[in-house]
Amino acid sequence: MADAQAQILDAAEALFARQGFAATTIKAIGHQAAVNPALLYYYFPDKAQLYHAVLERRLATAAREVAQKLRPDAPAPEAIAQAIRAYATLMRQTPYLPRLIARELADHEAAHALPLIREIAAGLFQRLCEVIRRGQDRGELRADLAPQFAAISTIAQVAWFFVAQPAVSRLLGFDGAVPADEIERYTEHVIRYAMAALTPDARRPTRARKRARR
Amino acid sequence: MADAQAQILDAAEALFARQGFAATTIKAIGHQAAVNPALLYYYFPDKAQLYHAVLERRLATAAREVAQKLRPDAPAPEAIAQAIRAYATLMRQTPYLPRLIARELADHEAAHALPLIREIAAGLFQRLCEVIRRGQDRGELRADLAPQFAAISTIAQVAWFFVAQPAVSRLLGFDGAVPADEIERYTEHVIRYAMAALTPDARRPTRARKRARR
DNA sequence: GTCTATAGCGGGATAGAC
DNA sequence: GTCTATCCCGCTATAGAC
Repeated sequence: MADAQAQILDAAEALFARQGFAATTIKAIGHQAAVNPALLYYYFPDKAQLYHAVLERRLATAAREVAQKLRPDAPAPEAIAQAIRAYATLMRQTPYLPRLIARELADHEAAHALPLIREIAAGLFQRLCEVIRRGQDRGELRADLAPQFAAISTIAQVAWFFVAQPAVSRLLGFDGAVPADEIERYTEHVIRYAMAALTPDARRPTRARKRARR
Repeated sequence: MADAQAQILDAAEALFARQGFAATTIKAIGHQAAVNPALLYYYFPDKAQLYHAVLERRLATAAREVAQKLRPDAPAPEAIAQAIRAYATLMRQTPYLPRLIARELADHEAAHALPLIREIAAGLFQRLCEVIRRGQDRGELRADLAPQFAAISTIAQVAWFFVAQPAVSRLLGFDGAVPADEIERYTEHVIRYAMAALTPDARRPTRARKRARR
């Protein structure tokens, strides 16, 4: 058995992700962690800070992994494809992360969300926008899409899939969670879909293509 | 002043959407509705059924509006563009709907979600898949994308934008909500992005194109 | 239909034994 | 470090006056 603190964090993570902060009781966390509920107060000052600890444990490492793939100097299509893969892998390996993030966004009106989350979201987003903008300048990507919107469209496909996972799973005809190989297939689909949307089409000369021809 | 029942439903909708079911108290709803909290129990049997009433009031009409646009016999690109517009308009006019739906998906593990939600989600999704499948058969859409995945990618772009609205708004540089004209611009962007992803590319002959040439 | 008062329960958090 | 016992508060829901 791992040490109690880790047990508690794991249990809390699962419950906060599935039910939200308010609906999750200290007693339920203790039960799920197979630990005496009063013990939570030995490791954490109160429920709110336990929640923050849960988020921080995941986020710090997670953000770095995705950001690494977004190199503005690399060819944009490759960089974006790699980032999508990294993001999907992360979400698959950390199954509760998407819902934790989604709750943070929905519950706290963003203004009161953890500063850590705000920073990470803004950092990754700016970075992706930058990659897209450079790709457009080089003619690798269509120039008639607003970079911010293109970034949102691309992120949304992965983010929504994982956030709505329970429902998506049913819609795809599975009973419990979506099987790992299906997630991988979806990830590769997103890359194809996003690439088709983002790269210039021979039939539709874009400003970037004209620029590239000079 | 509208009748008390409507006041209560409006207040409950706003609070459930922003904070979730568990974090919303009867007293807060009464306060927000400018109504005595005990009065809620005159109109609704308990908190859970008030919540259901909130959802049902919105969902019944909402689903029909979007489904109407998804005519499998119409040209797929037009049908999809219309559906995206209808969906976005609906979400814009019913600002709390996206978060209510997202919470329903995240909280209830889909299996225990309101049957009404399950039906609507499944119905709309099947319908969109059907439109895509027919479009592929007619050569209007790329045939190398799985229809279910293509449907998820397309829906996700709009759904995520609205669910993550508070955060998205900040990322786009706005302070409060995203202004209406920016939402409209994003909607048109999604249509362009989705169309580029879904329609065949001259450089990349697809099975559907070959089929269409016969 | 609307309000006051309150019952009754379950939650977060603490004291203190071991 | 872990457990028992318990306090106190705020919540849902009801009884009953008006």
